[in-house]
Amino acid sequence: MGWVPKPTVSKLVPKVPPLPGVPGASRRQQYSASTKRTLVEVAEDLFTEHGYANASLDAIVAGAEVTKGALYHHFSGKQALFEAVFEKVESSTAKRIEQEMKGVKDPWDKALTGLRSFLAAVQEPAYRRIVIQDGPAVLGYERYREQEERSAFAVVQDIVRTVLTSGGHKVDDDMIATFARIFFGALSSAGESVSGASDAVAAAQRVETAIGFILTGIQTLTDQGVALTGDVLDGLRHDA
Amino acid sequence: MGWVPKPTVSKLVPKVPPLPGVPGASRRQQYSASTKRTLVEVAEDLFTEHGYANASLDAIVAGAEVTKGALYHHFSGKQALFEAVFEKVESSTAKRIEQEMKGVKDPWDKALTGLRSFLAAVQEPAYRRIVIQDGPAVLGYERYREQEERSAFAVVQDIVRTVLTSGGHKVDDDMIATFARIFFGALSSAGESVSGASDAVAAAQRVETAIGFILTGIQTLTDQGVALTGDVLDGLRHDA
DNA sequence: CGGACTCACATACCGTGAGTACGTACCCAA
DNA sequence: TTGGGTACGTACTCACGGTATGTGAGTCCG
Repeated sequence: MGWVPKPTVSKLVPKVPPLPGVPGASRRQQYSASTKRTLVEVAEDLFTEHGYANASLDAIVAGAEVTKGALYHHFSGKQALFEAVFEKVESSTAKRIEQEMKGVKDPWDKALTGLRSFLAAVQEPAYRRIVIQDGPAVLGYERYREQEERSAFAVVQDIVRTVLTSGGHKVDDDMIATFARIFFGALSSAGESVSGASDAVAAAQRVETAIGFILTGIQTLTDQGVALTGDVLDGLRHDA
Repeated sequence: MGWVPKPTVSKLVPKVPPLPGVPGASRRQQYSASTKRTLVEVAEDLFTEHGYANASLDAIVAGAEVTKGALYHHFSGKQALFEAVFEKVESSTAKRIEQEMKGVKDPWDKALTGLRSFLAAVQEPAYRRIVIQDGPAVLGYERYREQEERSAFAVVQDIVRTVLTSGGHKVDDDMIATFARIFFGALSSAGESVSGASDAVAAAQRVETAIGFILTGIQTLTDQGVALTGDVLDGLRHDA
């Protein structure tokens, strides 16, 4: 219908100067990057609080004080926005875990340190909700996996590699990847069990004990020179 | 507004007699139960194929040859329908796993049998998509957990208990639950890694080896009389 | 056996929210 | 100065979950 365009108030001038941005970028580019960051930050909050499905784009753009036009200028859709949030949360978490493991040298000790960091991270609402809970369902397991592959999972895989080869064994990469995936799943579940518990501290203690028990078992085997082959299954039978 | 009711064709008479249902129920109750079953079955297919979010109620009721009125008569909403599907898939899976573990006596051997059954189950599209992928996001972790608690997870917990106490140790229930949760997460991830692999058989082999390795380590420790306490962590340091 | 009542749906409608088409203001380069 | 492109804003569509209400067959009771 005949629609008379109303003069739009200039929203291009943010209330706050957009953080000392990249110096090589023009003013417009800095403003643009600023609104994009804001969008992602607001989305992170709302996705965390209400979950992906119950966080509406209207609420997000309102929180960022822009409109859907801006959102769809920067992202192809809701899922793409989620992906950006996902990547931010995951990479920052992985970076922090790596940081905390920096100084530790002994591989087993390093594993324990990493475990504690991961347990702490997995209790944060953002990581819990966005990465663990909604991540697989929203991105699909395929994309979810390739995102993980180069962040939190990479850390776990690295630890697993050093631990498994610490006995001087040769372990092929597929096997390490499998082991890492198993451990990653175990850690995620462990994190859930901790954050869902009434007494988080005691729960975390139990998790550390359990994982420690498993690690000790592995360590004992590698010390004994037991190799990671199909043969290990034979040793399990008829001796209980 | 003034609306003239059109005569509705009787949909109460299904094309097929509703399977020799419960004899003690009236004809009406049997028909009703039949459409409810149909609804759940169709929903299971569509949820599996397109995922929860992309499976519309319109498509489901069309597939079941009813209308939304029928759906909302039997279920309070889409989520409740999903919950029914979830419960069906999960309980039937758990039942089958238990069945396959029936004959085995040796606890370690039993664990391996259960592992193989679980790996098979977790590769089925319905279980994968509905229980593993969409389950946590749709139901929320709380409900998801209490649903699991009395089916697939219960099986894992039972195995874990017999394995951990096979050395004659006393292990308190919280610890067993923690261990079981860790293992359940490990197995879920393992299943994903199998079903996502290009060579599923080889991947399953690797998973069995890895889990077997872990189990062997645990077995070795329990044989040595190592208890599940926080002390195990001390043994990990400075001996690599 | 027949009328009242209830159950198991069908129909039409609404609100919400993701996505889109299009217009416009502002910045920057030439 | 001006043309063009970028960075949005505005108004809209459409799909989908959910609801209000109607209706006729089944059931029960006298």
